Amino acid sequence: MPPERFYVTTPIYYVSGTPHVGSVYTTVMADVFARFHRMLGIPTFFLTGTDEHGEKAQLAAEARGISPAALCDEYSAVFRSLFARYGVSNDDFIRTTEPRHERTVARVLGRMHAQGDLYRASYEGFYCTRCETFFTDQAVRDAGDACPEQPVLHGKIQRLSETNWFFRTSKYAPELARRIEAGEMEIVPARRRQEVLGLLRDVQDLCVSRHRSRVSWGIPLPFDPEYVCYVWIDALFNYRTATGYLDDDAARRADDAAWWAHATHLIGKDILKHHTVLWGTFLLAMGEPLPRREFIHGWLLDERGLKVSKTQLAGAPAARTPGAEELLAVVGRDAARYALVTAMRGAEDAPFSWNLLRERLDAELANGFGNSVNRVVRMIHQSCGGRFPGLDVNSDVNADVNADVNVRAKVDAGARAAAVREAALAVPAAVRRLPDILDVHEVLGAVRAGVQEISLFLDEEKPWKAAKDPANLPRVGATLATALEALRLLSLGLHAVCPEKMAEFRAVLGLGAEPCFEPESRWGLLAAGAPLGQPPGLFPRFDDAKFAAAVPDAAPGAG
RNA sequence: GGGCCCGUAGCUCAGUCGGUCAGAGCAGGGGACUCAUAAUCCCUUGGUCCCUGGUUCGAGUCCAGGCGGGCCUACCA
Repeated sequence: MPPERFYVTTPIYYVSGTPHVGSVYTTVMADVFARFHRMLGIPTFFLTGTDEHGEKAQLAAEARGISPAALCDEYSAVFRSLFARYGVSNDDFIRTTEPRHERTVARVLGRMHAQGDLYRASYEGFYCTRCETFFTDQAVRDAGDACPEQPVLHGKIQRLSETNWFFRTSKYAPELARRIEAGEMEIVPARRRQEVLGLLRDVQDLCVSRHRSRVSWGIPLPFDPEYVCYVWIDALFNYRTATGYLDDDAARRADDAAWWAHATHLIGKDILKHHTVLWGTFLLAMGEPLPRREFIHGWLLDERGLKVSKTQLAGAPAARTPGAEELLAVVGRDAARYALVTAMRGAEDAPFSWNLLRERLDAELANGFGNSVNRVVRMIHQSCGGRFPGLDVNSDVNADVNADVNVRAKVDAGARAAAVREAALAVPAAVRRLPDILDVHEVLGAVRAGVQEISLFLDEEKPWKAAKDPANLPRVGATLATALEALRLLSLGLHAVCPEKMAEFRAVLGLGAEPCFEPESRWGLLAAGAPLGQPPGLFPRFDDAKFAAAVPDAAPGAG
């Protein structure tokens, strides 16, 4: 039973610097999940956005002599533009500086305060402005020491004593642990669950404010305007603001509750604690259910994370991490999306280099699916007048198998055709399982296996050879029809990852850009006699010239 | 310092309850084919499953310790 709704979120990204390719990874993964669900006809809401408050944005704005709001407008637009060019189909883009969100957070803070979940306390410690965090006396000895996290970038830390507002994390942690153990919130992959339970055994109350003399770019505490809200309550409740939590309009509130019951958060492993311990206790304090599911992925590793490879391929480009913009410029939108989605398996850290993605894109997209489409469509133009030959002919061929002398060969061919059909149907089957297990690799693995099966089939049937004798044309047509119909089914598995290219392919078949999963997931959709478009060059092989132009400091394929 | 995770062929990774588990893809080598994007198909070379002990009839698989890498975290539970 597919869920009746799907609400998927990415973290909101902090407005500083150029977007990291890891942020694009998370966002593209969320987009792929969203597109699969939409294809299955499941109502889907996909949210991403930017996190805009805090000292860093404030200081960056001061340094440039502009207002924090202007700075946020600028950076937020950078993210929005990049995501758009990656084909990200988010339904909403939230900014924490929007009035709708500031209102939600103020209401949350007000209620927490009224319930006694927030209290004042003072503490003293070493503080790094750039990290916006306090460090222990053990990590740092004197004011004036360098920041232990980023000694060069962040420079010196300072001694600070502050009175602040704290949230009673410890009050709700045991209940949160019970609920996670009961499975109210699913943590994927499952091994992360015990990590979360471990974190919950040792929690501290959380500082949720900063004095406005130091940080003014934030949401004021409604009950103590001398302070602004510090990061996590502000950031995490974005997931509820967008759907209408605590809205004045009852219909909006009902809508929010309906979406929230099916929420899936995508996050990187670095913010696991914030999205489980903090977010979970905030929600419990508000009397709200936990998110349905959290999907935690690892990192894309740069060359520092890679073991130095002893066996660099001769002349191949150096293994440096592609940036978000370079990747798009070199391989194009859909291939870039495919490279990201296939980079990380099992949500485990994975190296991400030009060499690796080049090998994968050439093997799986160019030589695999792309080449298969090209050869089949071309042969239909050459041998069948550019019209879909029809699958019924195929069954005739299989039926008269026993009448022929060359029985074994034809039986084998029939079995091969059946194998092609089965392999093709495995793709929509994997797509149907995706909402349950969020396993894109199962789907893409089925696509690769399908391509392989088609290659074997064509190699066995040799339609290019058979077509030389007109008497063989029915069989040639049946072979090509089987292959093309299989490719159509495989494209359903690729659609969420490479939507533009699959739309091009579908146009060749005379189908609309967006697939309708029912009935398209069934075998035998294409009608005999339907005219086909010209073969599309779906996925060209890795382009050295483009690479050299976009990434001048790494020499590709020289030699 | 503490918690957790990872360490399997040159590269990226599968290995479910301990019993063909020593595998796949890519890369490398040889052959075939020629419809196709120097493509595809067949065959093939590679491994101390990080190390050391232990449990067991039997361990990538479980246990202990160590080494290496990672994430989080802490004014020593």
